[in-house]
Amino acid sequence: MGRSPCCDRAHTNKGAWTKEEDQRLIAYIRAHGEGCWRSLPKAAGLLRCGKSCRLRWINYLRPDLKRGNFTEKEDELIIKLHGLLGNKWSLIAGQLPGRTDNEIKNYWNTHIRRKLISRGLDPNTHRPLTIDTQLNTSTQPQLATMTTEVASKPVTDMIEDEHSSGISTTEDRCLDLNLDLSISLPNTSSKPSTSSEVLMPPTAAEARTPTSVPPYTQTICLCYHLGFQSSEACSCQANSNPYFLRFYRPLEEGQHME
DNA sequence: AAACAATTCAACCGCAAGGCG
DNA sequence: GCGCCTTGCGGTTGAATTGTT
Repeated sequence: MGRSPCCDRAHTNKGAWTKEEDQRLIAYIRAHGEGCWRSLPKAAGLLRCGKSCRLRWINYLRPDLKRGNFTEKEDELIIKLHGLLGNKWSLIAGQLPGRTDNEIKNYWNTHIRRKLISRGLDPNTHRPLTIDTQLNTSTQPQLATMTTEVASKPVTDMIEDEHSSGISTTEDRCLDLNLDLSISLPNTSSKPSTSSEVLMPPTAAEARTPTSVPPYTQTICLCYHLGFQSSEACSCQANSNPYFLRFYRPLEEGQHME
């Protein structure tokens, strides 16, 4: 019973890759390109399962991988993105050229978690530890906010809020964005929030009666929301409908964030 | 120098999503 | 619509490395 194994375990190697295996894999992908991982091992003469080959290539052998320590900028970007996306490592990696999801996940667990804790923030919720323990709450943060059909307020308002409130630190920003609002209908108020103001989810009545936002899906440009200029980090632009922004695309090779 | 503890990170595992017949 | 297959993702493991006693 149960699922069949992804490969014939009796005839596959496991554990660390040898140099020879690496060379075979690199040579094969250079000649034939990526793809069809299931059949690749046999074709390349490797006693590995396809999954293992894919992982080895993506996380270690790919020529465009950036090696070395994470920079302070990368740290902060990961923190911001994690605050918005949660443990969506592949999405986070998509914003960090040359970094892999596995690398970022490991880095998060070994370095950034501690960094946030030392700042007095809960690494799961990005909220102050003390408040979090009193109010809390879910540990799965903010992706729902970004991908649910309706955000709490128009993106333009949120950006405006951020800029006008003079937020400068990541901690402030995390608080001010009310990142765990999750599923809610538009907040009709355009009153800018301040960093000292406690943002509350809309009441049930408010949630049922959107007044200023049309009832179609609202999609958010993540790059823009993070404060990047659209021409720098992505190609997102507002279309004719002010409530409908295209979702982000990953950075191109050589693009910069600042 | 040796033993032990802590940390790092490559690799594995199981599951879910998506494509296809 | 259904089932099978492949791929990709996130959580976890464990060997290797580094630090401490």
